[in-house]
Amino acid sequence: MNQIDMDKIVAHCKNTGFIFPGSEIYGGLANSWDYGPLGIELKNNIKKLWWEKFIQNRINSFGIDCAILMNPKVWEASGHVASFSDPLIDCKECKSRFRADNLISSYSNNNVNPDLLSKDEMYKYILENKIPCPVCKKSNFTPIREFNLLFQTHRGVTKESQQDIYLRPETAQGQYVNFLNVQRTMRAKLPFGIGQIGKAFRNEITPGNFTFRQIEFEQMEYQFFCREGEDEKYYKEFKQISKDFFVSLGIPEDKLKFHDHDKLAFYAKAACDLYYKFPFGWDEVNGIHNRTNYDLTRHQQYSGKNLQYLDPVTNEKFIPYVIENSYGLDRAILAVICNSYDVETLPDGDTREIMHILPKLAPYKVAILPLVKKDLSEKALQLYSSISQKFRTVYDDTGSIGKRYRRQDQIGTPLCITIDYDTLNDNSVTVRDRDSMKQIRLNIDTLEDYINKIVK
RNA sequence: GCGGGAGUGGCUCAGUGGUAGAGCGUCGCCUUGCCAAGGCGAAUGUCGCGAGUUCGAAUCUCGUCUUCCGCUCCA
Repeated sequence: MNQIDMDKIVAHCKNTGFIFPGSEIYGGLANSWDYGPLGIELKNNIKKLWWEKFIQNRINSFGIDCAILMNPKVWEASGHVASFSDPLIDCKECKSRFRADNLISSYSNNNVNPDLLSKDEMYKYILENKIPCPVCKKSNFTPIREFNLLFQTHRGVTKESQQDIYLRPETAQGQYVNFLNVQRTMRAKLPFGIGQIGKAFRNEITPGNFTFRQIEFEQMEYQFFCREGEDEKYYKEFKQISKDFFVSLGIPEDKLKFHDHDKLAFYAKAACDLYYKFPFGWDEVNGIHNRTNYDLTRHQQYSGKNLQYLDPVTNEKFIPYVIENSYGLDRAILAVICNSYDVETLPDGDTREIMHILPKLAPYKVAILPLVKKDLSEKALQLYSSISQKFRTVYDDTGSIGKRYRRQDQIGTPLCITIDYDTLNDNSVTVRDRDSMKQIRLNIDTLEDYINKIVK
């Protein structure tokens, strides 16, 4: 593959209807993107695959779909209100911006842990030690400002009765607060898992690489509840599952690698990310976290409800451990797009844009093309109306046949079916394969079975 | 938020004070028996927005908005 840069991929997505800049006619909104007619097909296909793998194919596995707006106490219990923020500080001299905690860690050679300091204590430490600005070496900083990544909104009609609520920054808390509901209604026994796919929101100031970092994004999160002691075994298991999932999306193994966290979040016992080799570098597509019993313990404290699991055999009561397996859906989509897009040079020196996307993920499975518009479009439209009952299908009768093949290559349609004059006599059609460009002749009656075999 | 680029048809861009252009793409007709062919025709723009200078501004000045790249992270 030639050097494919992100700009080209972004342009391709926009030109072919995969992904558009959010609210584009108003000049857009930074870090927001809209999925177009092709993008949503790809997205739904990936979601479906995930749901089958995690919810349908696993025993003791349950899906839920929780509200985006939750009782604000959820986010106090989870720690997001208190610590889901960056302490930012600006150098008055050279206008550079830093994270105060990072300044302190590097100044003290990690001897001082800024996570244990309050905002005021951090500021005091910086002043007392006259920590120099890494850029201009002077020490003249603004006070620390907390930049909380939670999106806030209000509920209620009048100002006085308004309640501050948050847009969820992760879906996981929905699984935790519904742990008992699911366990009771499904009569679930440990170990079991709860999964959900849904939107999450983070007030990031960071520019992202295309859809890689957005202010609104979709997560596919699986929370696996188990006994303490079994947690390390399952943590390991989910690392493998994570990798397998991306391989099942067509990502080659040599473009995936694990990255263990050296600095753990306050709630985690172990944490590991799966990285994909994007054109802009290795970056995270998935996370596996051993969250211990932190979340359920906190929710028990803050809600006052007993969230212990009662083992029906041993009669033990305890709060389960959680292995979290979290996928960024938009990142999975981006990885698939980056991995599929290519500009091929053909034997005759011509080039074609192509997406080598797995047929099961392709937005359109089949294109129906009359060889010439005149005389053949009626028959072609008939075939379209029957095939499109079973598969996502596109019809195109504009331009030369070669040009139409190329259009389908651009968007990754695996099969093109061409109707010619022979079709009118013997019901046979040409089926052309995207990757090999090879053609075979099939009877219309056998098409459904053939397509099914390809797109499975 | 700071620093640095950039805003002209769908896309890529040309146009430095005097009637808004090209290529590609799109659409229609003709042609075309299977890999971006050809011919004819058409549509798409108050040149990001707002002031100012000028007889006259896409072009000069000021302001403003948006966006992209770095700094700040993580799904």
